[in-house]
Amino acid sequence: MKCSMSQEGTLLSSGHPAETRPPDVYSAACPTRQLLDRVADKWTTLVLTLLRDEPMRFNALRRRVEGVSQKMLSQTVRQLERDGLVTRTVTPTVPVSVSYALTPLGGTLVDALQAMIDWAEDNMAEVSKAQTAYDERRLG
Amino acid sequence: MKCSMSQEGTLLSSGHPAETRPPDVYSAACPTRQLLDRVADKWTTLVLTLLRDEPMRFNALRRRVEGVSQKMLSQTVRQLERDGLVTRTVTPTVPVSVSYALTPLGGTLVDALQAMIDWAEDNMAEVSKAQTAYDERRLG
DNA sequence: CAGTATCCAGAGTGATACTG
DNA sequence: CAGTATCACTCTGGATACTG
Repeated sequence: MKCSMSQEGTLLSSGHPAETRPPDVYSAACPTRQLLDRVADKWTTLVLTLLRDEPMRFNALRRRVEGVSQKMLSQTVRQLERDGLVTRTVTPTVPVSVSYALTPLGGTLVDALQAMIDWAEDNMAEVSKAQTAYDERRLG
Repeated sequence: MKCSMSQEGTLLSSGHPAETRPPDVYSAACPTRQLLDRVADKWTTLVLTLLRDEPMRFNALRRRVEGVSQKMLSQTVRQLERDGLVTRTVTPTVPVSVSYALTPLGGTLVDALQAMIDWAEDNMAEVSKAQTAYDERRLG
């Protein structure tokens, strides 16, 4: 995929006026990059992978995603709904209940994200070892 | 590595009981979650995928990753080196030159990240459509 | 060239209180 | 239950200047 824009120039430092480069993911204004920023969000990843298994209600998500605030979860699910990645279903029970579920589009994204999580689970130990080695080299 | 998937009973919002129970990815204190946070970082993703193709020098990366500041790039590559994902090679030329390259461990991570980028490139259009539809539903 | 140090504006986030 | 609104605060991250 190719983005066809040139850079905005507004956010660049003074010394380098806009240069013409093949525009791709690494360009700031590319929509793909914007999407990547969103997708790489911490809560987004966790919420989406939770919903892979089953639809969940708001407070169920909140309990499961430890450390998320009401505000951030609310923000996250609204964003996901806007992006067409999850559906929001309101059931008019006595206290209203709201359920969130993956859309097919969201499902395809979860697969990519899961690869990332799997990597983290598989390689955490090795990374920790590298960190320790690095720190000892610096301090010792 | 897999953190235990036990459901946490006590969810104190303010505390950081890092050493009590082994939680899963969705728990705040799990090392896997910490790693995921790092990996999901914006610049990390871009730098790592750039290095997949070839080793690059500092300013080459800087030019390529549009919008990154010197400070953030410096921070990012140092972190990546500490995590054992990239190597930092100093060549004592006249002005010193520093080259960064992926380690084998870093290479395995890039594959997972690339899946995420591919998804973004493939589905950007559909997401944009969903966003527009959502916004029109709200305003119209 | 490849950084480090400093300053500081503002986005992101949590706590709290309130609503349907 | 499922949010929204408001405020206070942290902490990222950009701009700038300096160093080896």
